[in-house]
Amino acid sequence: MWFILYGMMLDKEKRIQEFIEACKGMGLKITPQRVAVYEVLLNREDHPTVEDIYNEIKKKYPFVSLATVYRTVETLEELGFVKKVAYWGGSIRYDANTSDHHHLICVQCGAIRDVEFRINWEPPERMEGYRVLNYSLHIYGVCPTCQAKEN
Amino acid sequence: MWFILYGMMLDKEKRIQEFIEACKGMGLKITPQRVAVYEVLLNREDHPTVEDIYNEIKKKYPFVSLATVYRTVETLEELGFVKKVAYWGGSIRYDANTSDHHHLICVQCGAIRDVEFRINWEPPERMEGYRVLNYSLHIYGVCPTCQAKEN
DNA sequence: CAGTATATTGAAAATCATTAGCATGTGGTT
DNA sequence: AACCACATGCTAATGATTTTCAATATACTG
Repeated sequence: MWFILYGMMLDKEKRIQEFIEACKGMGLKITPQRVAVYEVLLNREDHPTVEDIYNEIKKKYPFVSLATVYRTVETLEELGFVKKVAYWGGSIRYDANTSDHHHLICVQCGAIRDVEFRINWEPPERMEGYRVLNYSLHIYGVCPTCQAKEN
Repeated sequence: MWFILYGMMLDKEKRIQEFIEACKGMGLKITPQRVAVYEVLLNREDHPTVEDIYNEIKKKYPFVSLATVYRTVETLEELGFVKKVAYWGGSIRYDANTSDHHHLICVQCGAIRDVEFRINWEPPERMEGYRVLNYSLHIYGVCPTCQAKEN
């Protein structure tokens, strides 16, 4: 197992380096706040809200403010390091997994998980006049935790 | 063309009747507000927010209040006459098209259109412990209007 | 390595979307 | 027509996000 964990660690380090490079490229300053936000997102498998990120960051870096987390997450999205995940209601959720994947969404509690599988469909370049960029399959259902509560 | 328009009109009338029946069945009262909200949703091809619905209703029925539109839209969703549409940020959007279809979403302005086509994929009953209910393909791109602004 | 310009931050206030509380009004039933 | 429970309108409350602005820290320059 050690090589997997080691590989993941390297991968995260690499991504943080890429983020730092991207900031430099855009003339953005490298601040501990920016790095901390991206670090938290890279270490989470779920899809935290800004509030979630803020709460986790405060443990390690109590100096970071909520407004900064909002701003940083926005920056990360513009640079393509995280994606917003669609969900009706509640807060926006963020995902540092920018590879192609789909989402499993709990209609009760809003929990969102990534699922990796391929569908046999490729988006056309254009559709109804839209210039197509990407797509994602949203699968709605009831998560195990909420199923357990159903009684 | 007359027969298509006439058919659509009948269809909308029929849906309103179905809604009225459904309300009776659930012991809900038939109020002009409830009917007005569903009427607006049936007449729109786009995916209005609650605010949008409210503004349109006020023209014809100035007595309706915003809180009631929120409540009614919730009722319509519970009875299965409209669906919420996922979108990151801004307001929740509603869709009176409850048939299987997918969504084309503009990443610039948030405009959402229905697109009807089939993908060669059927959801499994269960997935990662979730009890699967339904799914929808979200295709992100830039709408014609926003493309026109790009210069 | 200090000095400086400027982007970034924290804190609080402002804004926007949505929900809740409560007094009043109305649909549907007798 | 009268009654009663549910629905509505208004307003205040809540929650999420954005903005403002003074204070601060980064990265550049000499």
